[in-house]
Amino acid sequence: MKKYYITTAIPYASKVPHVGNATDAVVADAVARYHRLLGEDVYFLTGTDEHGLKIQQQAAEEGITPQALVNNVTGELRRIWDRLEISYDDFIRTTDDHHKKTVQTIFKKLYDKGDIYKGSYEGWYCTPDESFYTDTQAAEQNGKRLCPDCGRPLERASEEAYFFKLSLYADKLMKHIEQNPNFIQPESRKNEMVNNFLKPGLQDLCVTRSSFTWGVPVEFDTGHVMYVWIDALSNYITALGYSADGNHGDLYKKFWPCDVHVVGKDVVRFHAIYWPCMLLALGEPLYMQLYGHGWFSMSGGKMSKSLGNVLYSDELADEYGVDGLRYYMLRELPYSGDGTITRELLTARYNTDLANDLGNLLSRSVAMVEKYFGSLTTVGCDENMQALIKQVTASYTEHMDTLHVQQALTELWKLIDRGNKYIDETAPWVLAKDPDKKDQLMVVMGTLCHTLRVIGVLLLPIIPQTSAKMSAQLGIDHAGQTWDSLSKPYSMDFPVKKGDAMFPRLG
RNA sequence: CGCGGGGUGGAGCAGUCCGGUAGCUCGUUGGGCUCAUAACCCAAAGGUCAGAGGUUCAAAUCCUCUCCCCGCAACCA
Repeated sequence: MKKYYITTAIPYASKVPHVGNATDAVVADAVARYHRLLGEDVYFLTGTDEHGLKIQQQAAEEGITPQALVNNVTGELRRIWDRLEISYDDFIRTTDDHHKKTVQTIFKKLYDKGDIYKGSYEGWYCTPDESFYTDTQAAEQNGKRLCPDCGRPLERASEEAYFFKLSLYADKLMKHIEQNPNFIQPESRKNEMVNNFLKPGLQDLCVTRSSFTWGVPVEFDTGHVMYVWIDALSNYITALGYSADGNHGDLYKKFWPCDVHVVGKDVVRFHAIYWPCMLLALGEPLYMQLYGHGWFSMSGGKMSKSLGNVLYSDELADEYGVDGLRYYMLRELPYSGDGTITRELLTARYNTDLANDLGNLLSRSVAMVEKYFGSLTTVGCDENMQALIKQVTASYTEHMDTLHVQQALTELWKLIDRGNKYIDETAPWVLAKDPDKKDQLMVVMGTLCHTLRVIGVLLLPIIPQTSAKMSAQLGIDHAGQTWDSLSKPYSMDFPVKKGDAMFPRLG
């Protein structure tokens, strides 16, 4: 059986995520469900990044331990992910014992190999905040360097730290990127990485800190904890049971290398450069593909707390349903580039695509089957519709295979539109008045039921709850809605039954 | 000269690589239907494709320049 390993980036557990933070998870979930639908052996990993200065500071502010803080935030995040039907197989936390232990062995291995060395890190230091800032972060204003956080003056300072020799692997990585055009997607992101970072040359990466304590300790040098890079990025292999001594767990043997890392554009650099260099240093195969998706912004600009335009998944799921929200995100996020999310647009998509097109097609079809036949045994399907189903399924597959979920949905909706038009063309209510045309009417109804059943299968990765509701109304056993079933004709398992509107129109 | 993306009917987008009647969704207007969630179907109006110059028989599409918007810019989770 073909394996498929997919991951999301692990969000930083310092505060409750907004809807934009769920983009990774929703996109990756749709892709994971799609591959499961194809019958592949899928492993879908997500989790949280729980170390670092910010969490330590945040916890201090709230008067709780860092562990208590991340327990709260991760608990909340997981509840939201579950509500959004994110079908992860494992949820890793960087505070998991197993993860911490493995990360320490990874660090040690790289140190012993000489890829990590001790040096000193220099930057602008804010004494009260105990944090370092870079030249660009602490930009000069009126000849002074001020702390971007608290506004107090900064001092030039240095601390001992460990560095990872990124430069050792730059050429190899560059070659790999050239030889594997799909390694970093979309292409604009790849260009950004190559032009901005790889071509100018890589500096060694500072991988530890001694100015805070909330992190995985460096075993052999107390006083140093690992900075985010090695700790967070290695989650993709520690979760599978990677072992620095080569005695990997079964999951690792089976699923690594990763088929696709789904991440936001903000962390592409870390995944496109640091992470492959780490893998090269460890002597492990590189992941197959990195997909850096865009962000959802509000009509005005990007979501930010200070602008007060932040949208939360819970609110939106209350208003539009989980499937309404999932559908919107998957339908509106372009493959490359950013999307926009506002209540106006959500309402428009919901009403047009889900209520008018999909919901209404099911509703009118099922109503007619009930009204004209009570139950439907004989089944036929219009040839033209059959041909369109084939065509749409093919392009849907092509787009889903390449993570173009938006395009896959555009294709799928062609089938839904065609269904509505088909009803108009065949005018079943006219056929129903003529007893001689009963057979013809039955073919029309059969065509509609079959088409809807196919739509239900293709919607499984996108809006799973809706797909199940469709099965119930169409009188078919939902468990039978498999990829293989696409080639089979519609047949009823129990009576067709009109239910409540799946997507009641919003005002 | 830092890098990348973008400027196409009222709104949001596709088309630009490989030049040849400017396409989609929403909205607007008119018509049809009555199975359905005032939903569905048909038709129409509406764009000199940011601006200027060039190449060409022909440019949204290629070349040059200008203007405007956005993201990123190395230790920021």
